[in-house]
Amino acid sequence: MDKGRQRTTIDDIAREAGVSRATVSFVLTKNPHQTISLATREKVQQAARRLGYQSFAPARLLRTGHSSTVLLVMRTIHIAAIYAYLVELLAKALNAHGFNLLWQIGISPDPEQPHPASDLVPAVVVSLIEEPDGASEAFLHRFGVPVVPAISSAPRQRQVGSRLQATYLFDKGYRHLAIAASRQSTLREAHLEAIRQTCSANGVEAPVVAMVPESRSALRSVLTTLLSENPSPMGVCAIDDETAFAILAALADLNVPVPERVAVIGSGDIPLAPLSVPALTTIGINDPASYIEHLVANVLAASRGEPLCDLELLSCRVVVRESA
Amino acid sequence: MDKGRQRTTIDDIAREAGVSRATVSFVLTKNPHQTISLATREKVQQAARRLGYQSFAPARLLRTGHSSTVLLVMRTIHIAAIYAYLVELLAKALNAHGFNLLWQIGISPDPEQPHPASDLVPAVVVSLIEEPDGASEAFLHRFGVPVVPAISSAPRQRQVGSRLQATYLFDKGYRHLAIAASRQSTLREAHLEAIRQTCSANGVEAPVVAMVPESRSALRSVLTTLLSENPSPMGVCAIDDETAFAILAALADLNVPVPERVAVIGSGDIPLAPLSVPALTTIGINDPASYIEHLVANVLAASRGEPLCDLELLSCRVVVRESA
DNA sequence: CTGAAAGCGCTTACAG
DNA sequence: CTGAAAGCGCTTACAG
Repeated sequence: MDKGRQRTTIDDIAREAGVSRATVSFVLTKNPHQTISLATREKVQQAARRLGYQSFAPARLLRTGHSSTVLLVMRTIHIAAIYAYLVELLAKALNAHGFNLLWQIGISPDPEQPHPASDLVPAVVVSLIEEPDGASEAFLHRFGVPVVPAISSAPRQRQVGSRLQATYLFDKGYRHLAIAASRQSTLREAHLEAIRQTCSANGVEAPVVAMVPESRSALRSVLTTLLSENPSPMGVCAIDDETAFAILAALADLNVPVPERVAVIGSGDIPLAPLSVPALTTIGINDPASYIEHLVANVLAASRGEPLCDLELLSCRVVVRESA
Repeated sequence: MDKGRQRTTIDDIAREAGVSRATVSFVLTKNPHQTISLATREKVQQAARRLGYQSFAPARLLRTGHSSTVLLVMRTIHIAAIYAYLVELLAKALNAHGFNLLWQIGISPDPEQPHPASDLVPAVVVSLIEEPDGASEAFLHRFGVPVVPAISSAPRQRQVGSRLQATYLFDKGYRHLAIAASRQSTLREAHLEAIRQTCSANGVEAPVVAMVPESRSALRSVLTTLLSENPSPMGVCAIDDETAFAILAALADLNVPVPERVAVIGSGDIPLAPLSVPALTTIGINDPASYIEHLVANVLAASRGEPLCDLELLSCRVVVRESA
């Protein structure tokens, strides 16, 4: 507020309240060994309020070494769309435990560069990086604080959903599966692998793999070819809901009956999922609350230097709508 | 990395390199009054690297008072979806100027509560709060650092896009407009107002207002009624792309020809916009790069205590696809 | 060209 | 029940 960069310090309060610096600190930190008289406490608190005192974080952190910040790190903001709901839950839950959640988006791959977020000393770093590699690991550990993964080994996690997609389609009677992924999906391999395995485990022919191009018209061509080569009803396992949307849009353009001729199942259950044409059947998280509970438990453990529990694989379920 | 919470300090390096603490600091801060011999510098830098030294932020901040963190504050993560692209640009641009962008999601309305993010001393706070009120202003100012708004007075900004929607539909020949908003949209009033004004300025009857319910089937009923009451071609101005998606989905369910019978125009140009059925015509930002440039200039000014320039209204344009 | 010293604002044993 | 003092790790005038 003050332009004149004049920070209100604990000394100002001490002077104002007519007590020593130490007494002020004792009162304000609500130290449990509270041996300060009520009258003094009130005096101090009033002075603090009057002067609009906020303790200066760097000084406090330097002295105590205790941070109450949890930093959530992800590669790009786009991942947030999927986890948005979970992140809000996480932030609330951590708040209840006295921690505050901050985000960092994008990681600097260059270990020689000054570390971004270097002004921050988090208590714990939570990693929402889907496919950790050496560089990202190094980045995370440069904070010098415990790192908690938010998604259990991502490829394995990915495969839980992929398998669910395939088995759902089998149950619905589809014997010909296609896999749809866009070029950018980092988890493509895990997805392909899981669907392939599920096919072979069910004695079904190997799935065809369709690359989804950026443009809707290009996608129409891809699908036209795919359909002409595969005359029976097909089930498409899209790597994410966005890809599923693209496919549904192109199928609508081509007047292909969904799900009769082609069934499409997505993954993620994004907020828009009920609004595709037809409404998207997709994979959603089964029990967000319990997932967050586990994650928070791990963050708290890490903040105390205790060992982490294995983050369980998120349990998933098929959210049945109309596209499959 | 080290479990044994033993922080490597500047003293360790001094000892390792056989010089004084001050010399180490001079070398490491790359002080421009560099009067240290090359040999000494190398010795120090090697020692620092060998010991994996990272300066301890609280100590540095306490001493210098200079933070290089910019904190972006928003109410909910959902807003991020719209601005995702801009936020990534902002983060990159700030990095180029030596600042690091961190996010805080959700604001604590209670001024008596300990301030969240209180471990952080940002240089500047950037506010992505669409409709600031007293509580949010107070929250932002409790950091005690300059606050830069990221969106120029939101209602006015909102109206730029709304007017564009209406005039585009007029140009296309639609004389009957409807306004579609969901209950949660905080900027509804500004949207309604802008469309109404544009209608009256164009000598067109007042727009009808349609509340978009959560459920797709409920929306079908709303639209059925709306269409039976308005037999001529209608243009629908949706408050955001999500709402536009809902309307397009319901219209598809009802087999209503779009845009012949009903044209729909969204706002936001979200990544999925090209994938609605039919592809969504919507309002997009005209020149993100120049917007970010202005915003960054303001952040830099604020960090130096200089006055801010008025953030210009984002210039918008109609992204023409097929729904209108 | 390098080192000894002060001090940023806070907390917390330790005396009194 | 309260105060004087040390010290967290760093930077930067200031001597030498």
